Amino acid sequence: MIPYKKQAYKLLHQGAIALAQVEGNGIQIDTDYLKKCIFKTEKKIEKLKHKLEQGDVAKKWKRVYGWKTNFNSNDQLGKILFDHMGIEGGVLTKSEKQYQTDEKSLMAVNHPFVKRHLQIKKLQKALATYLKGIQREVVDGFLHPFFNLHTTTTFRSSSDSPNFQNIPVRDKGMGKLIRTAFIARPGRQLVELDYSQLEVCIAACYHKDPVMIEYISDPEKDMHRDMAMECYLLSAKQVTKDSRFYAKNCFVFPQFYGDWYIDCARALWEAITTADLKTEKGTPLKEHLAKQGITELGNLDPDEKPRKGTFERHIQQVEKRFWQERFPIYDKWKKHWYSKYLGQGWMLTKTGFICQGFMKRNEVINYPVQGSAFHCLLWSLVRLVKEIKKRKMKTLIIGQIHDSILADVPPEELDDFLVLAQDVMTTQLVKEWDWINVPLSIEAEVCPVGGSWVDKEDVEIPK
DNA sequence: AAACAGTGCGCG
DNA sequence: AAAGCGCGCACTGTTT
Repeated sequence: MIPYKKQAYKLLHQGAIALAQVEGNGIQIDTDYLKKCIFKTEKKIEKLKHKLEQGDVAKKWKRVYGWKTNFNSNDQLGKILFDHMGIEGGVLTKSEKQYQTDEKSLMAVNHPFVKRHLQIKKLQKALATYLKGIQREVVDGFLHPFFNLHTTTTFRSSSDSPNFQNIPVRDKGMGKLIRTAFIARPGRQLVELDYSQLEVCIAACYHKDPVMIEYISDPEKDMHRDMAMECYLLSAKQVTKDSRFYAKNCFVFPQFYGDWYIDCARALWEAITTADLKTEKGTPLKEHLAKQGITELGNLDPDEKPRKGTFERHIQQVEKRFWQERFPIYDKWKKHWYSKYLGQGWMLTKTGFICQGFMKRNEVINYPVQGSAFHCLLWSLVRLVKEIKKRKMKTLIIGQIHDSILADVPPEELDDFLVLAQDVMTTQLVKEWDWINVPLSIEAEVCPVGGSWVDKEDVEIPK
């Protein structure tokens, strides 16, 4: 992909300058905490490793591998579990060179040794990639991650040394361990501004599906709740926060990215057990589905027509209705956009970039959306950096994560900054780019003075 | 010693 | 016919 329109070139040029300033500003790190945390985590890992090595499985492992024994080796782990211990259900990786030993596969093994092994692996990830990775890059108490505009195929950004765009947050324990190290400058506070469902909005700018635009524009409507109702056969009242969450992440988003019913059905079905999904009155969803004639998952065999009464068949029908009845215009756009690419071998994004070369169908559908969504953030960041300078504010932009901005703000500037950011990111941006045909909105999170990045809390943006 | 492929895992 | 997109980083094990 190369910048094509003059506007596209200009955006990257100004973006590079603004991001260089962001890099220069840097993020303050609580180096004392970091040091102590590394020490503690190392001790914890040592203890767990010691316990692990006492057990029978470890002894067997040492007998088999002798001096080559390496408890970090996934290849060895797989062979010990599935070949030497005879545990059933080992699955080979795509290249068939070793067994799959990712967290999900191993959870299915359900063995105390494996549980401890996973726990150690998680802590080692936290220690090696994050705690030590951050410490290695700190200079005079500040971290200066790079933000690149020249590395990705979609013309999103990337970040490295360290990567600021994948700091743990979903796992609460891990999030706390790492994010406690990220602090604001003395007497100031961290502020994070996120676009709400930016990629969904930008996709709508391409396909212009009126039903989707309605979902985005009407705060009363809720796409993920509606799909939870369909996937799990619930009434609006019966949908819980959890069932909505899994409908969103196992069906809606995967469908937007080009997934298909087989994998969606598997994920939705597994979620019922692993997340203990129930109706609002507490009926387990498997029981609830059984009452409506769905008693099993099905074989999930692509070459086989799904049988009646299987969840697989149900989701196949949900998928069909999703594209043919709920979002037919979106569906048509996908087909048209792809066939246009097949005809000419390239495509032009809303932000003026050309994507060219060999691309798979799902890539053709996704690249323009992903790129343009990030360009909304980049344009806003450029404008914000300029406005802050013009107004002689002390606020500093210190990072960016695809659809969000992190700033280090003095409390006396907080309200002004929130108002300014909202104006730039929603009103000014939409004014600048007339192809944006849906309202954009942002959410703000603020950390207390003296707190750290873990302590962020939602705040209302003043009018 | 350096480079490479493969696997896994963190984020949007 | 294919079957979810984009990244960076650590680590194993092999090849150069």
